[in-house]
Amino acid sequence: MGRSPTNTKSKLLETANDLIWQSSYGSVSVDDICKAADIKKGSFYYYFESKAELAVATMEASFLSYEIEIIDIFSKPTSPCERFENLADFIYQKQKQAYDKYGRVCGCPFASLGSEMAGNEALIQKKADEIIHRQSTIFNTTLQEMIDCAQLPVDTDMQNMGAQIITTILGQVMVARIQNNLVNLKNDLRRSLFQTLGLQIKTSERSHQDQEQ
Amino acid sequence: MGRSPTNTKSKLLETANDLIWQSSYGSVSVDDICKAADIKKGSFYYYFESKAELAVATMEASFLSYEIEIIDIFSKPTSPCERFENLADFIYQKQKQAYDKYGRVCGCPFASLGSEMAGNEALIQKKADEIIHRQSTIFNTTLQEMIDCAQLPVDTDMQNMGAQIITTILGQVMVARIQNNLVNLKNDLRRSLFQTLGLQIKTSERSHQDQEQ
DNA sequence: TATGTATTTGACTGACCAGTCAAATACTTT
DNA sequence: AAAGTATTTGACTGGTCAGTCAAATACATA
Repeated sequence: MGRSPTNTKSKLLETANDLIWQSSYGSVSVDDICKAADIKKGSFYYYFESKAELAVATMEASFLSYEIEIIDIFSKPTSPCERFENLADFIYQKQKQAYDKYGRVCGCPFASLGSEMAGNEALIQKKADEIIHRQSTIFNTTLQEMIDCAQLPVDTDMQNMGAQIITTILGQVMVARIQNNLVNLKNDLRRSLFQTLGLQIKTSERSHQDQEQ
Repeated sequence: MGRSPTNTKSKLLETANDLIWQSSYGSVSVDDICKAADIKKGSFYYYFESKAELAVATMEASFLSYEIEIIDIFSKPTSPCERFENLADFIYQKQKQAYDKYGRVCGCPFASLGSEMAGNEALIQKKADEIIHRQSTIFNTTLQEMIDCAQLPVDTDMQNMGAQIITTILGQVMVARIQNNLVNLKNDLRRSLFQTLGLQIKTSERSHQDQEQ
């Protein structure tokens, strides 16, 4: 009995993600999202209790697909260093794709939204915090490998190291958004990650001055 | 002829800075600011052409006083390392004060606002970008000293190094805001800065695990 | 005290905001 | 085809938004 499920909800989630990522939570209205998704506002409130709840659901849905890709990188039979290199490249590519699609550097959707609404919407703040934590734990097994093969000191606080890696990435990505420029992200992210991990980098990769967007 | 200047404009700037720093640009209305400053909206638009223009003026005014303190730290006759240590402590203290005053971790007002509005208000994005740049140049003379005394390689790209220092700070401060927690900022900022500078840190200062807000 | 200007006020727009709801519709099952 | 439920719709609310403006007021000068 009843009707089959439709794609209305996921369409709202995707549209909201697109719009909020480009601009911000405060600059995008429920009407904007509905209009862009070609869905009436009554339907919106059939699926979501509030704008804030939609934002949280959007973060979760978006992170779920992002998480899969990160886990994939860190499950490959490559060396720990290569994994972090791949992570840096992956992040740059994601930003590049968004740049090509939206015409501007978009930054990290979770951190931007989390930072914006941390002071007003506890649920959004909590979700952003949770996502940071979930992402940092993905590194654990790889960090353990690095400890095992003496690339990291045995007394390394893995939880803290994971948090530092995330922090390094988020700093670079946020500054790229503010500057609307991907050059530094492209040139410095790998190096910053290695530095955070306390690893030496091949000298051939230390050039600072590539000129390209 | 005419009337003496009043403090209305600066009161609006301070109030706006307070409110936006705590929450966000989008969550604070012109009415909110006027109400908190006990100034009528007509007066607001006597001094500012728009809400966005106020935000830019707020950023400039706020950075001017912040800049003085940073320049002071980097003009003291201390060693380069001590200066960066003092910078880390200063940033933590600022966040602690804001925490005590507003009841939450507030983050970096320039970066939060810049990131929030980068996609919507070009003037705000431009001002945030400018502030990042101005702040990073403050480090130049100190970085040069470090090169001169061989604490940094002679081929160091100072502009890039300055940008990396800012990025490191902004990452940590933003994550502290999202987590609404100053512990990691307190424990890790010094170390992260030293790592960004490529310096070794005294082992006595490497403890990760202080437990205190 | 009179004049001129800088500043302040409050009442006002029209658009937009998040959120509501009863009714209409679509589809699945029997 | 009838019954029942999931979904969609559009019209609605009351409040808030950024921004406007003519009139009132304060003050410095002459």
